[in-house]
Amino acid sequence: MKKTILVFSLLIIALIIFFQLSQYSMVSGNLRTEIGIALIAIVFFIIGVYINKKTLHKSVNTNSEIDYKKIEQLDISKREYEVLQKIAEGLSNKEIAEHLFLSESTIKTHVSSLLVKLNAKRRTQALQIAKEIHIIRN
Amino acid sequence: MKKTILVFSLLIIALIIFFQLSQYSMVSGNLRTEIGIALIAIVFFIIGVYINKKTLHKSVNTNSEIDYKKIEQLDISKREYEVLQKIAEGLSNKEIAEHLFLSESTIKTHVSSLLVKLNAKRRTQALQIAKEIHIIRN
DNA sequence: ACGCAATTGGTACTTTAGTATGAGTCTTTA
DNA sequence: TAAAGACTCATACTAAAGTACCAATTGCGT
Repeated sequence: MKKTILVFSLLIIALIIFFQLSQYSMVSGNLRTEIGIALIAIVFFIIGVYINKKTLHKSVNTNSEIDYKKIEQLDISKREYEVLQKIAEGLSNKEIAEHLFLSESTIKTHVSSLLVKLNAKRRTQALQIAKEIHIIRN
Repeated sequence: MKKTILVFSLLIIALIIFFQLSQYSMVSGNLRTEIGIALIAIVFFIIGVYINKKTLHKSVNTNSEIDYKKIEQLDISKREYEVLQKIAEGLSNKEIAEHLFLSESTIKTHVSSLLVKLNAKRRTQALQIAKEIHIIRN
């Protein structure tokens, strides 16, 4: 993407130079004006690309970005959320316990309360719901 | 690629128009020059936005599309894939059995072979792997 | 027609997951 | 400082999930 923009810019500049050269004979002294106009065009082009990247990133991320408000609303604590993320990675309770330096029973406690808060019956359903409400990344 | 060429052509046309405008406006006064510059700025801005939207769209779709070749490569059968999808919906084996009008033991058989083929130890891990290799939608 | 892979299903068993309950520690806040 | 909420952990269960084998049926291609 960056390469595309760069190449475009370079080509535009080349074109401008070409026009510049051809116009030397036709119109006498507007070189600076036209370079200015060209610069404006390039700048606005880049601005357009940049703005769109930002806004699209937002809308794209709306699907993959995390709705922290929802997490609060559901009263999910930090630890519970960490466990949820580990579940999403496909880890077992025992493995999660090892990752977080906790006992397996603690993980079970967290998982159980997660299931209640997410209104799920199983961890897989919890994942599906969590994705649906944008609490975890896809 | 075709889009790139199209956009490129548009850019060149826009450039030509803009030079044309600048040449005319040199003769006939400052007001039109400024309008011309503004138009050029807007046109290039729009082109920038357009290009970025197209390219980003592509990359987004790449992430959410299913790699059917991979499914074949992994030797995953139709039924197994159906079961995988149901797992992704967060259903239990019993629920999957009801959805597909099969017995729970059949589902277990399918799940087991899925786990082997996906090299997973648990259904949650199978989901994570399946997403990673673009076998199921996010 | 024969063989092969896919599909289905069962039994028996082990391993995870999940529930219920109780309890101790720690931090924050009224 | 006392109450509240978050975090931790344990025990004792029940319920799913997953494994290992075996076996019957079906469809498809040679």
